[in-house]
Amino acid sequence: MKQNHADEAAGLMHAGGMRITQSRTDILGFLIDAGHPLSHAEIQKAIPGADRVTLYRTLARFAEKEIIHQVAGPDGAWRFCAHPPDRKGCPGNHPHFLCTSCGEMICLTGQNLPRVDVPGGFEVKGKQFVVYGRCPACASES
Amino acid sequence: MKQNHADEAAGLMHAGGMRITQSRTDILGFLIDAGHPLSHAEIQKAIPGADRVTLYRTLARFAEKEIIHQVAGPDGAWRFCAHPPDRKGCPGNHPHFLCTSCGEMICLTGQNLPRVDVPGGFEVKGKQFVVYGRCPACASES
DNA sequence: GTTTATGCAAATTCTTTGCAATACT
DNA sequence: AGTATTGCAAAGAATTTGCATAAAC
Repeated sequence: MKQNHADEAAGLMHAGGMRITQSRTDILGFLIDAGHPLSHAEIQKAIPGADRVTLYRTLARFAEKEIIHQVAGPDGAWRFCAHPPDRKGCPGNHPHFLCTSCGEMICLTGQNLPRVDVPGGFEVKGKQFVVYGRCPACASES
Repeated sequence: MKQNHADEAAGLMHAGGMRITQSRTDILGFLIDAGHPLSHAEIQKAIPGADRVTLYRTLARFAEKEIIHQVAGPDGAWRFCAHPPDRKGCPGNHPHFLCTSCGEMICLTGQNLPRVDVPGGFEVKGKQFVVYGRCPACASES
């Protein structure tokens, strides 16, 4: 991972009032590096050293501190997305695309989520919009 | 369940080229009856006679035949929604609301999903828009 | 009568919990 | 030094598979 990403990771963890450890730096740095939402399995595969349990706990803790956000894909699997200051509100403010073939998810930045009208009495806390299909790489394969 | 829903269920199964059995009629009839997406757990609780495994297989088969559709909520759990002819394209054509307190999901019919611009080369097959928060019943409780 | 679906048992996989050892501040 | 985090083991859920029995066509 790039050094600035490790630094950025450390800064975010510090701001969240959590200890800066090796695994956390690895995981968060990797997520920032990737720049798009990744599943638990993808992260685990990419960071062989990380213990499965630690990864569960670390991701939950990051999410709790709102250092990362999670998006549930139409495939039922969570994706975790680092949330650096310059992309504030990542999952809540733009749609995502999930490739049902390779499983990769990308952020469709540059467009906002539309307003949704809910019946009276409903309290809206957030929204997720996931578009799915095939990414260019997978579409050109078949 | 209402008789007409059992009949409608039978018709859908027949059209899908699958055998009309008791459990299938119970499950599909119940989903049509409910009129909104339900999780595996909710269906199981509502139909005590149904075997867990049969339910998994039945839902998968219905989904395969596109008799029902599934929506993944921001809570990571699938909801299954019957898809009667008069509500064609159910999950793909309107947003859903998930109450993060009681877990109930409802269809926000009457509004369409917006177009999403995807970069060139992406093939869009469908989309899911889930809004979450609290339903009126849960919001008034706290 | 032939084929498909069910229901039980058991195997997998996914996720969470407990706790002693370790690392951070 | 004191406290939060890790890593392992093991518990608990969720999901899938195999196969003999039963039900549909």
